Amino acid sequence: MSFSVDLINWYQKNKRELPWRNTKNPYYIWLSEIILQQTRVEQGKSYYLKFEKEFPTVRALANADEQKVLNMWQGLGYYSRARNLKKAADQVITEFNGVFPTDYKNLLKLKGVGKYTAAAVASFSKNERVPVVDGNVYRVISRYLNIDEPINTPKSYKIFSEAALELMENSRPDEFNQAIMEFGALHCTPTNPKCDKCPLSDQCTALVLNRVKDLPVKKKKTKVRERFFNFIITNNASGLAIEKRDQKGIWQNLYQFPMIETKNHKHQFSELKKLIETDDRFQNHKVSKVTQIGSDRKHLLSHQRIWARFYEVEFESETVYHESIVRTKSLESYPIPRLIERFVEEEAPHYLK
DNA sequence: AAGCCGGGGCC
DNA sequence: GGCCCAGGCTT
Repeated sequence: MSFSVDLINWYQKNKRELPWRNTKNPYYIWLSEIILQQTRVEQGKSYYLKFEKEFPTVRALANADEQKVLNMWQGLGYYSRARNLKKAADQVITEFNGVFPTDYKNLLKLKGVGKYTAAAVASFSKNERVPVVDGNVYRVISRYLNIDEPINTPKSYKIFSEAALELMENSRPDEFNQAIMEFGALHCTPTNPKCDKCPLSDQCTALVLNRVKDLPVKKKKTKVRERFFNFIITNNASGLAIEKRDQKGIWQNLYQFPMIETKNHKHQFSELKKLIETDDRFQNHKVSKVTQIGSDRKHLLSHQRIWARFYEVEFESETVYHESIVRTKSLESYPIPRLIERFVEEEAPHYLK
């Protein structure tokens, strides 16, 4: 039999029931695809249900403000997805008269929608004949056809999308695309693929050549940066001091305790005291007391290793701070990175209420 | 083409 | 500790 027929037969028997699988509504499909970018289905599911309920239409999403969207996204990571989600909803209202686009070319105009997501929405909603090429597809095809080309380069996209289109043959694009991704997620997995009971075993080139575990090939990525963050917790009658992270870098538009980054964590309290007193955000107020709360925490990102230290700081004089500092009683309505959330949960849970 | 952008689960 | 996940944007 052919690849597509065997694949789709496998899919009919083994597919999962997922909340976004029984709709042709491009808005819901798009919402699920953004949430699932670089995210496992099990991790994204609850977020999808939450967003679908809070924003049942693209117009409801467009009417929300960014902070609300970020707050709901909190904990899922890659926050540019949430910022672009909101921007794309605005685009649908202003550039597409409130009608969610369903064709590949127009979908690509939406913020946060690249080739993968455009192909997914166009094929799932309207059966447009465009192949999806995600991590699963790279893996399945590189093994099936024994392709040594690294999958994480611009050049490889062309190779794999053309291969996928050929393998699709005359099958239904929505079904084929769903099937190949589900097959990669459940059967042709990165480690321990189920080759012994694979419906494609007699046609899989890598299996015949015993090269399954060598594929797909990936170019090595850069090593991680080490960073040292010192968070200043100052809490008094006027509230808890927090700041919004400015334009560039990680966690954009999320909130945190005022933070001072240092080259390492070798400094003493006296040196940190000086850093705080000469920092514009604290208006030259003199520090009367510094206490470290808890121990150093390690937080890993895809390409940064963050060592975080939290200090409780008291000032001698009345604490009027720089305008960039927000005072609040509770962090509840502010989007915060997981690093901060974890610290608060363990050391000061009352800040979350 | 390379770097940047999270967080969680698995081995 | 390293790898991967229903990727996309910026430089």
